Amino acid sequence: MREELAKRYEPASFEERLYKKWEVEGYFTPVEDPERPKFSIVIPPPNVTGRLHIGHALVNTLQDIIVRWKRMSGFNTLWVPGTDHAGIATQMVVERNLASKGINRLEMGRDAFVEKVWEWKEQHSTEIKDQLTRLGASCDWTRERFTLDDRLSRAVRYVFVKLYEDGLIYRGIAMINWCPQCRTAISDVEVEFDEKQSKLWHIAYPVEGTDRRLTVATTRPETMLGDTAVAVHPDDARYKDLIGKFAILPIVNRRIPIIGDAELVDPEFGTGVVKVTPAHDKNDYETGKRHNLEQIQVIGEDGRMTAAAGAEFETLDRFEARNKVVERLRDDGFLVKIEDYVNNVGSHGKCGTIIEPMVSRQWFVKIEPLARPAIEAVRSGAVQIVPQSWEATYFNWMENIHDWTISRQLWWGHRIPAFHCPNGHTTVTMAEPTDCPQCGAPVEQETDVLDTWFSSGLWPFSTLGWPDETPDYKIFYPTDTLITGFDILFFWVARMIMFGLRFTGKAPFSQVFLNGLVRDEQGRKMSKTIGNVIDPLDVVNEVGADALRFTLAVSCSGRDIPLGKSRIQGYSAFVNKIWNASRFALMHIDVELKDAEPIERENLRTVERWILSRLNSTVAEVNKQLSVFRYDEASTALYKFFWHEFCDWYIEMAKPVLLGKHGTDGDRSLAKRVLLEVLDGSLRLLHPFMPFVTEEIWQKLGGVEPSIMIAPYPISEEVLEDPEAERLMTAVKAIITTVRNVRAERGFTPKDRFRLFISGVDARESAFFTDSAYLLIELARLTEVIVGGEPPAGTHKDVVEGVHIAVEFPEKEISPEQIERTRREIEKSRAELAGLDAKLANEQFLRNAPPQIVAGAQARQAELRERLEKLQQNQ
RNA sequence: AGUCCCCUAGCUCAGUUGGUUAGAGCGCCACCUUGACACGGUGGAGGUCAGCGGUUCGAGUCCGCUGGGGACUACCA
Repeated sequence: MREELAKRYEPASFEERLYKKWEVEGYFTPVEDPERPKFSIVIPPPNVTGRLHIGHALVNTLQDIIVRWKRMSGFNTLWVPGTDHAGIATQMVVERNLASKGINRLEMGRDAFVEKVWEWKEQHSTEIKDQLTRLGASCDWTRERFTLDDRLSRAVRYVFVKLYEDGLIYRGIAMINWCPQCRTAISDVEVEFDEKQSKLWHIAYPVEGTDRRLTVATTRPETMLGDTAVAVHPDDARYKDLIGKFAILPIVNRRIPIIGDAELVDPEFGTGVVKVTPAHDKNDYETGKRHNLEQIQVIGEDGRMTAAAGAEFETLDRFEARNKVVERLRDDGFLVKIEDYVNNVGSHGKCGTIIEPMVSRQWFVKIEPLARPAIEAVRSGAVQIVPQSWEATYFNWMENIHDWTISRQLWWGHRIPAFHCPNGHTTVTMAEPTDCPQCGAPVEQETDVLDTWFSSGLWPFSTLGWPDETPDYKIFYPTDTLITGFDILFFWVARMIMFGLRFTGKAPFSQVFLNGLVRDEQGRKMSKTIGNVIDPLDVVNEVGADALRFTLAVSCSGRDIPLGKSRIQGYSAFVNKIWNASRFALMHIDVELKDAEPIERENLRTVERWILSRLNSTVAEVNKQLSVFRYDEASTALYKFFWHEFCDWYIEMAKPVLLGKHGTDGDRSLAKRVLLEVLDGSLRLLHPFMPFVTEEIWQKLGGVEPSIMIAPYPISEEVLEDPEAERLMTAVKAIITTVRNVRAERGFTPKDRFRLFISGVDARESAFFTDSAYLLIELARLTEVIVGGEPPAGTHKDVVEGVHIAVEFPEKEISPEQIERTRREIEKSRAELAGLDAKLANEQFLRNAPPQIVAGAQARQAELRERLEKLQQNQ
C-alpha cells in the first residue's frame, strides 16, 4: 500500500510548503536549453501603493495559467515580476500617511520625502510579492524589477535623450490639464469625465456706447473675471454689426472686444454669444491664439483665485469664487437667469479633484510619429488584441491622439534629464553635465519628473536589460503575450507598442489579452461603500488558492467577471471532489507512475477505452481553448470531464472490478492502471488552474519528474479516440439514466430491483451488453439483464440511443402524475416528429441541406417513431 | 455626439463559420447517510433565446429597426 492522502482537504496545510519548494528548486527560473522554444511574459507591474485586490488576483491567475501551461508544454518559460513606482498615486498615499502623523511634505524637503517613499516602497513590494506567492504565481523572483531601479532608469533616460534628439520630445507652453490638489500637470487619459448636474448661468455684458447687452451663458461664472473677449458667429444677423465693437465686462469693468469666430461659436446654441477666457478653457485658448487675445490667469495652481481676479476674490477657492461672482452679478443686475444643466466635468482619476485647464510650460511627446506604426502593427496582425472588439477602441483612440504631456510637478519619479543654465540653454544628454556646453555657465537639473507611464511603457524590454544587448534581452524579447485589464489599454498597452516599435524595432508582444473587470454577483463594481469587496487573501485563507483561481478562470470569458461567495463555494466543492476522488483512486492504485507499464489497448474493455477517449478529447479541448484565451471553456471542459465523466461514471463503473466483485485479476490490474493513467492526466491538465492541490496529490503518484509543474502537459493523440466505445457507453449511460428515471417516476425507491430486457441490437452489441450487464445491474440497480428476444408483456418499454429496453415492474397502480407525465412526453415527441416529417417532406430542404443533416433528421425520425410506439404501449 | 458591447432558466453566464431535442453553475423540489466525497449521490421542475421585420429549405446564431442596460472616446459655451 502506498501513502494515503489526508482524509480532509486542507489547503492551508500544504500550499505554502509547496510554493517554497518550487521556488527553492528553481522551477520558476528559465532553464539553459537552446533547444527549447522560449515563452516570455511580463507582469503588469502593480503599483507599490498598497495591497493587491481581486483584480490583481484575476490578472495574475490568468497569467500563471498560461505560464504554467507553456512551461509544462516544453517552453523555456520566463515570467518577469515587478512593481511600478506609480508617481502620483504613491506620492499621494505617502503624503497622506505623513499628514496623519502631522508631517508636511514641503517642510521635509524633496530628498527626505523621497527617502520616505522608498521606505514605503520596500515594505509594499515585499507585501505584494507575498500575495502573489499565496496565489501560486510562478514568476521568476530572481528577475524581479522595479520601474525606478538603476537599470530601468537608465533605459528611461536613454529613451528621453533619443526622443529629444529626434525632435519628438519638446518643451513648450500649452493648455494642459492641471490638478490643483496634486499640483501637477496630468495627461489627457488621466482625466475622467463624469456627467454632473450643474447650472447654466446667463450673464448680460453691456455693449460699450449703446444700451444693448449681450447675454452669454456659462457653466463656470468665476472664469468671467479672466474674460478677454466676447465672441459671436460672424454670419449671425443678430450680432454681426457688433463685431469690432467692445463690451464692458461686469464686475471688473474691463473693455473687451467683440469678435466674430465661426469655429468657437455655434449660433444655434444658447444665445449665440460666448464669453472667451483664453487662460482657463481649451477652446477659448485656441480662440485667443487666433485673435491675439490677452490671457489673464485668474485661477492659480492651488485652485485659488489670483490677484488678477481682483482684490474682492483673491485667495478664494475657485468654487467659493463662483458663488461670490454670481452673487455680485445678481446684485449688480447682470444675472439674467439660471438654468439647470447637465454637463461633463473632468476630474483627476487618481484623486477625484476637478481639473483646471491651465496654460503652462511642460514637456511633451510628439505622438503622431509614434502612433502611426503602432496602428499599423495592430492592423497588420503583428499585434493581436483579444477579444478583437477592443481593436476598434484602440484605433479610434490612436487615430485621434494628442501630444502626450509627460512632465509632472512631483518629487517621486524619474527626474527629467534636462539641464538648464541661467542663460536659457537646455542640455539633454546621457552624460551628466555640470556646465552648459553652449555658454559654460553652471547648469541645474529640471525639477519635474516623468509621467509614470513613460517608464512602464518600456517595461517589456527595460526589465530584460535593454538598452544593453543582454542575454535575457536576446533570448526573451520580444515577449509573447501580454495579459492585462482593458482599463489600461491607452495608459500602458498602446505606449508599450509605440515605444517598443520605435526603440527595438519590434512589437513588444504578439498577443494582448484584455481581461474584464471583476464585479460582484449582481454585476456591480466592487466598492468599499457598497461593501461588496472581496479580498483575495481572505478567500485564499478560507478555501485555498486553487478554488479562487479556478473560480476566476471559469468565470473569464473575455467580458466582465461576476464573482460572488456562492460561486467560489461552488468551485471549492470541485477542489474537494478532486481531493476525494484522488483519495479513492490512491486506495486502489498499486503501481508508481515511473514503474507503470504502457497500457496495452487491445486488452482494454470498452469502459476503459471510453474514459481514455474522453480524457483525450478533454486534452484536445483544453489545449485548444487555452491557446485562444478561453479560460472559461478550458476550465469548464475539465470540470465536466473530471466530475461528470470520471467521478460520476468511470469510478462508479470501475468499482465492481476494483472491489473484486466482477472480472478477473487481470481485469482488476488493468482497471488500476487505467485509473492511474486518468488521474495522472487529469492532474496534469488541471495543474495550471490548480497548482497546489494537483501537486500535493501528484506527489503520491510516484512520477518520474520531481514536480508536476515540470512534468509534460498532455497532448491529444489520435490513437486514443474511440468513437465506437463512446457510442456504446453513451447507450449504457442513457439506459441507466432511463431506468433510474422511470423507477423514480413510478414511485419505487432505489432499493427496489427489477429485471431489464434489451433487444433491437445486432450481434456485436448483443455481446457487448451481455458483457456489460454487470454495469447495468450495479448502476441501475437491477436483478438481471436479459439481452435478446422479446420482452414480456406488461413491461415498461422505451427506445434509448437506438436500443430497445423494457423494465419489468411489479404490479403497482400508476399515479395520475405519472399518467400525465407520460402523456406530456408523448405529446412532445409527437410534436417533434411532426416537425421532422414536414421538414423531410420539403424538397427544398432535401436539396439544399448538407447530406449529414438530412441523414441525421431521418435517423431521428425513425427513432422517434419507434419510441412513440413503445411509449404508447406503456399507457 | 461617435464607436463598441450586452439583453438566453429565479440569479450569474456559455452557446466559435446558421443545421437534429437551447446548455452549465448556483438556487429550488423529491428521494437517498450506497465502503472517496453530505463541499456527496439520484431524479425532477423551470426558457414563445428583449420586441418587430427581413434573408434562408432552416435563425438564439446573419441583416435592419425599436426598446432597455453598459463601456469607451470626444465634448457644446
